[in-house]
Amino acid sequence: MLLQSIPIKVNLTHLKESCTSCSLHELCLPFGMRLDDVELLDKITANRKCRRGERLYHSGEPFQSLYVIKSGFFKVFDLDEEGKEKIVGFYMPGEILGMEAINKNRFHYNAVAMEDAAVCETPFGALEKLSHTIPALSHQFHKLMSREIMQEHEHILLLGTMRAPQRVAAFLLNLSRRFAARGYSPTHFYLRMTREEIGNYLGLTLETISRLFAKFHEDGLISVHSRDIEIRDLAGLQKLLEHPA
Amino acid sequence: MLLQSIPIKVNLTHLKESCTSCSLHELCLPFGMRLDDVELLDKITANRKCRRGERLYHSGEPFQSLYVIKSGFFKVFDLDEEGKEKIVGFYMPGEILGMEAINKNRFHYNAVAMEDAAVCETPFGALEKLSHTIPALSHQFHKLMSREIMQEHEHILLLGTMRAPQRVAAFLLNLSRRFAARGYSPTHFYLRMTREEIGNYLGLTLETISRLFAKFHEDGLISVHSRDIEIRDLAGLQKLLEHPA
DNA sequence: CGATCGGTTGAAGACCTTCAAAAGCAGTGG
DNA sequence: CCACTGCTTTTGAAGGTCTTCAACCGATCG
Repeated sequence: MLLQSIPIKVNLTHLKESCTSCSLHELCLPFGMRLDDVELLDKITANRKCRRGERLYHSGEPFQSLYVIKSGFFKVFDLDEEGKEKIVGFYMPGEILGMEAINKNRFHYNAVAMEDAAVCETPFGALEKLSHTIPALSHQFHKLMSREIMQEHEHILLLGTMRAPQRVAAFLLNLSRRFAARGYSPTHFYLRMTREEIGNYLGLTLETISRLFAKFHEDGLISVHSRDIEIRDLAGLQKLLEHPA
Repeated sequence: MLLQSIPIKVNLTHLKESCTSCSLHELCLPFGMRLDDVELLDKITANRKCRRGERLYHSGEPFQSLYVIKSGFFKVFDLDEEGKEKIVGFYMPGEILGMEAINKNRFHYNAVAMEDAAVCETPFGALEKLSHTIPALSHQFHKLMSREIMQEHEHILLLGTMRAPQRVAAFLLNLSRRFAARGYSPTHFYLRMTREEIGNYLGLTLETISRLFAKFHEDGLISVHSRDIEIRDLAGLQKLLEHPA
């Protein structure tokens, strides 16, 4: 019953807009740039759509462009010898895909859209060239790469030091914070990923995720109906992180 | 007995050398730059020494400079509310410290020298300015940030998907590869960190590390004498990663 | 309408942690 | 030089957390 109440805000009418009018402006590359410079950035970016399940790039593929997500969710994963997925991250609008590929000029992971999505494709060579003449662009790009490093450090800490309930709580709080930063409700959202994918990402099994969602529900921390999540006690979830109950 | 046979190569005579003659050239920022440009980079970097146990930077401290390690090992860690260390990484010569601080202009972690060390201190503002006129510098810097992101993705996969024996094997192989890239023996090295620090980093306890070192020793994969490690069967260790025995 | 996929729930057991004791080693000061 | 102290490491035994295995349910889809 709750599914209908949470529109998945893929605003396709905005897809042809320029960076200058993009709602993700503040999170993205143009942040801090002069308007005429933003137009230069606009010129080198192309729009691309991705259907649910479609691959944006493959592991091993030569690296040409970075992708900034305009709408939709992506998962980034590795495939082991046996073809099993190992998820390294979930990405949402305003976040950049492909930064780990700069080093070897080749993608090392796979990025797949978890729902119909739109991205800005920005050729990396052109971006670097442009950034030499626009200090604000260069600086913002460095900040975004730095943010990625920070976020991964946090996930390393999660995996390295937290027990299962803390991991799940941290995961929900992380989603909450990122939704909030994008103007969505921090307490009521729809999960784009399966229990298995969450478990994979958190170093747990799908059964553990299911059990902990049920327990959090019982404890009044959240309300779960399949993939619809409502956080009922944000402070309680946060407390869980500090005091490994 | 083996300790003496492994000189810890902290070549202090090189400390005052310029980037142009630095042995880490290939791993570091100047890679791919013209000689006269390297001299410009040289001008903005300062040398700094760190005694064993000394803090290079604190969490919360304003971010001014990146640090490139010339000699010595560093650990980077967070402190939780109770003051317990949570290690996010070990860094060795040629690697850059502080990149996660660019985003918020403030350090988020602590970096401590695990043995007497020397670093190049490079003011980030000056580095950005310089990189606008030296495309090779800009590009190499992007590659190094990208490498950091890649390495963290790998560690996330390690923590998220591997059992204890695989984690320890992967840790040893990772050190081996990084030592090799710096001209040291890939099969015989001295651990700068305690069992507790290794466990902390790998999401395990010090006892588990100790037990697995003993088991690997019994199985003929390695030879351990306190912190002196000799890898006796590199292929065997690698096989362990693929087939979670 | 059977098949498939995602999710829930229970029971058994593996893996790793926790607790504990003791030995090794390094540095310090008498 | 040796004893003392503190830190690191080893090793054993017990216990907990999470996984594995398995059965079942509901929704979706050709």
